[in-house]
Amino acid sequence: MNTESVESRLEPGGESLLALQRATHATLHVLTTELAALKLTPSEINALANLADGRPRTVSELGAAIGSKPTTTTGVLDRLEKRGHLTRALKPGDRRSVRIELTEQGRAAAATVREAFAELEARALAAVRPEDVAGYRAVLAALGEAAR
Amino acid sequence: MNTESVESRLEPGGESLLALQRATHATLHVLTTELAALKLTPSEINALANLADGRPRTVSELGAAIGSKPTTTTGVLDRLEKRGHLTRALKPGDRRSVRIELTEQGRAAAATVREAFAELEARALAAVRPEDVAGYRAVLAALGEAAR
DNA sequence: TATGGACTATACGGATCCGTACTAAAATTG
DNA sequence: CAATTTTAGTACGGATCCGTATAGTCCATA
Repeated sequence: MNTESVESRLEPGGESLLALQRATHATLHVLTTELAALKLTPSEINALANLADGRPRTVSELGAAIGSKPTTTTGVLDRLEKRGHLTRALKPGDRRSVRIELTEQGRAAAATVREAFAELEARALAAVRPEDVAGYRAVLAALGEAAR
Repeated sequence: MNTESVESRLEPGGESLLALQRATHATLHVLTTELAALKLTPSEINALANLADGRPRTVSELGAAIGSKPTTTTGVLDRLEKRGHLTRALKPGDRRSVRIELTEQGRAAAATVREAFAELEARALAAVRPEDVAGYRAVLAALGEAAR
């Protein structure tokens, strides 16, 4: 309640979120063109980046990580599986779940993706102070917390 | 060259970008469901949020702001125009450009969107320190700078 | 061990996104 | 001022995204 006090004349409101959207689109676009040789869509890049650590995951886990609905995640996995980047298998303990694991080829692609991520990130973070990065992480965590 | 030195055991690399993606999806999803009554897609919400200040813009300007390609932006504007949220007119000085302006109804919808943005933002930022927010903005600016 | 409820993933279809190709208008060049 | 180049926006088609509906599996309860 009391909206007016929130929107002071200094702060139009929502600017932080608008900046968030812009930065996401800009970085994802750059990575897509930078990784054009791999012929991956932004979602696929995102999926590989998350799987890069080699730990197997279920569809739900990956979907939550890349911020896609289960139906979307299935489609992304379909394409990555068809290209030989990963395998799907029933999870031993729970036959409802599917265990997603990178193939050798998938690990190579994921490593390339991960390197591009790290490179862009390093290039950007070199220009700011460590305490700014800490603040950045704190705000992202708070946004994630507030969005539920 | 020399991949090993980049991926130190402490920092997997790219974590900041992965967190960025997650936060963007999470917040946009929450706003979409919160504004379900307006029947708007994420892109349309983003467009209205950017136009909310009432300042007319061209298609390119808006596209850059919401991080969409020109062809995508045209489609978004088609839908918003059809619903009476905005008008398209030739720009006086440059007849290649199109001047986009919110209608009365569009301004009302944009105000609602903007309020939802501000509310979510305020809820999240209340949990962090002001200097964290400053760092957040600094990092986003640096990411935008590095992505070009 | 049945039965009902919750959870995991997918098939399907409609809406959205964007690359290619195009038209029109402005800016530049000679 | 004509020819060329650059820029703004759009039409079209294919790929992607995701809501609804569905099949299979686990779990709790009696």
